[in-house]
Amino acid sequence: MLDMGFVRSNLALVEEKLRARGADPAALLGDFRSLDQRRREAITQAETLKARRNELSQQVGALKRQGQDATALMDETRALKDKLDELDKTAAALDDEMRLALSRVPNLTRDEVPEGKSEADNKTVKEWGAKRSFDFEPRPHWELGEQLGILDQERAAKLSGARFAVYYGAGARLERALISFMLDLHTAKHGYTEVLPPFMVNSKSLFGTGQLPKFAEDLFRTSDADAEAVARGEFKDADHWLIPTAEVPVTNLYRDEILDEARLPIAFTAYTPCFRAEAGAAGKDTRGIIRQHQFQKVELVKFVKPEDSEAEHEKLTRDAEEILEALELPYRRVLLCTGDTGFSSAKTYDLEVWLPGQGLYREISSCSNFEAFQARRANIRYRAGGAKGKSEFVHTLNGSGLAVGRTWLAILENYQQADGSVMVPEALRPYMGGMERIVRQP
RNA sequence: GGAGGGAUGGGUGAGCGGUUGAAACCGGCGGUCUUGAAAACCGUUAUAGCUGAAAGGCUAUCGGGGGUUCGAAUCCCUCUCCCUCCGCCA
Repeated sequence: MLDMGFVRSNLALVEEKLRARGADPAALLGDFRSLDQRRREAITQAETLKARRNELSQQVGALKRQGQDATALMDETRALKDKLDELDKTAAALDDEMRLALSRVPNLTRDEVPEGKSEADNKTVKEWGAKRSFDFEPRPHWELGEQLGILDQERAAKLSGARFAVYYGAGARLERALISFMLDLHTAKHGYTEVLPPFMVNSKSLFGTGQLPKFAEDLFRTSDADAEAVARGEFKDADHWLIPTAEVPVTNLYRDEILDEARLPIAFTAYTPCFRAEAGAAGKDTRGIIRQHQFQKVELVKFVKPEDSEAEHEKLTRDAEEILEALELPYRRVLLCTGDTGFSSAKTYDLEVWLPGQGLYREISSCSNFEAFQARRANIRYRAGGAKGKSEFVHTLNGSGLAVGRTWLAILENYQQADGSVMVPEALRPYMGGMERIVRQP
C-alpha cells in the first residue's frame, strides 16, 4: 500500500508511475483529491463535535461530584447524539473508501525499471552457462517423464483434474532431493534460517502481502473464506486460504510487530507447496508440468532496513542464481519492465532457465524488492537507535530459490541422453543415494 | 465438541462508570554525581488521524466488532486468540 500522505503530495508522480505500468490512474485513484478532501472534512467535523461532547460530559461529572443537578447539561449532550452518529458514520465510510481505494493501487516501480508494456519489453541483464549441444533431437520433459515411468499426468487428472502431477520412484526422489539441496545451500552457505510455515493462511495475511483484495480469483479458498466480504475490504483473522507461495506466511510472521534494529536483516528460507487457481490461464501451458495448481517451491524472504534493500535484493537474486549454477543449468537474468512487474513489487528480476526440449527460456525464479509496500499493509516496523528512535517500516524482499517443479523438469530436459535416460547433476547425487542416472522405472 | 479462566503500553502488572492515555516496577533515553564506570538520585519514554507556518490543540486506541450511558479499560452482547480440565484424535 502506498502512503496516503505521499500520494496526496506527489499525485502527479504517482499518476505517472501508474501509467508506466499500463494502469489507468483515473480508474485506480478515482477523484483522489476530492475523496481526500471530503474524508478530511468529515473527520474534522465529527471530531469537533466529539470534543464538545467530551467537554460537556466532564462538566456533568464535576457537577455530580459536587452533588449538584446536571440534567440540563445531560440533555444538551443527549441532543448532540444523532448528529454525532451521522457525522461519525460519514467519516468512517469515507475513511474506509479511501483505504480500500489505496489497497488496490499497485506499488510504484523504481526509476531504473525499464518502461514497457509486456514481457517483450523486459531487459536481459545477464546470461550464464553454455547450452548443451545434443546429437539427437532433445525431447520435452513430459515425454521423458512418462517414458521413464517417473511422471504420471493421466492418473493425476483422474485424482484431481487438470494441472496436477503424480511422481514415482526416482522422480519423487528427485523432487525431494531438490528441496533438501536448496534448503541446505541457503541455510549453510547463504545464512538463511529455515522455517516451516502453515500451508493455509487467513485473509489478513493475504492482504498483508498484497494478494487480497485484488487477486482473490487466483487463490484457492476453504469453506470459511468469504470472497464477497473480502471485496468489501473486510479481512478476517480466522478464515482459511491455501497459500499461493511461502511469501505469504513467512512475510506475515512479523505482521503488527516492531523489530529491533539489531535483528535486521532477517533472512528466512521456506519449503512449501503452493496452490494457485490459475484462473486467467485457461488453455495456457497445458503440456507438461510447467503450470500446475499445486507445485513445490523453496522461497527466500528478507526483512531489511530501507537503506539496505537495494543491495539485499541483488544478494538475494545471487542466492537463487547459485542454485542454478550448482546444478549447471544455463539461465538468464531478466529485469522486468514496468508493465510486467507484479502488483506489490518496486523492482523484480526473473531468472529464466534454458529448456532445450522446448527450445526456450522459462521463468524459474522471481526475485522482488517490495520496499515498504508490504510492510505498510502488514504493519511491520523496526525501531532505529533504541527507544528514542521513531519506528519505521521495514523493507521486505522475496524470491524463489527455486521453483522445485520447474527445476525438476529443467534437469530432465538439460540432462537427457540419447537413450531417454537422464543424468543426475553431480551436486544432487548425495541427495539421491548416489544415483548417477535415472533410467526407466519398472 | 463440553466446562471454566484470561487478553491492559517495549516487558511484568494495577486499575469503585467520571481530570486514567492509563498506577507501580523493569527496560530504554537524557542528566546530576564520578578520572571513568557502577550505584544512587532527577527527568523523560505509545501509536495513528485531523488541525496548525510552528509551538501546540483536538480525536481515537486497554485483543477485534457492536451495544448501554451525558460519560466505558471498567457494564452487556458477539467474534478471535491463549490457558486449565473433560471428550475425540495423527
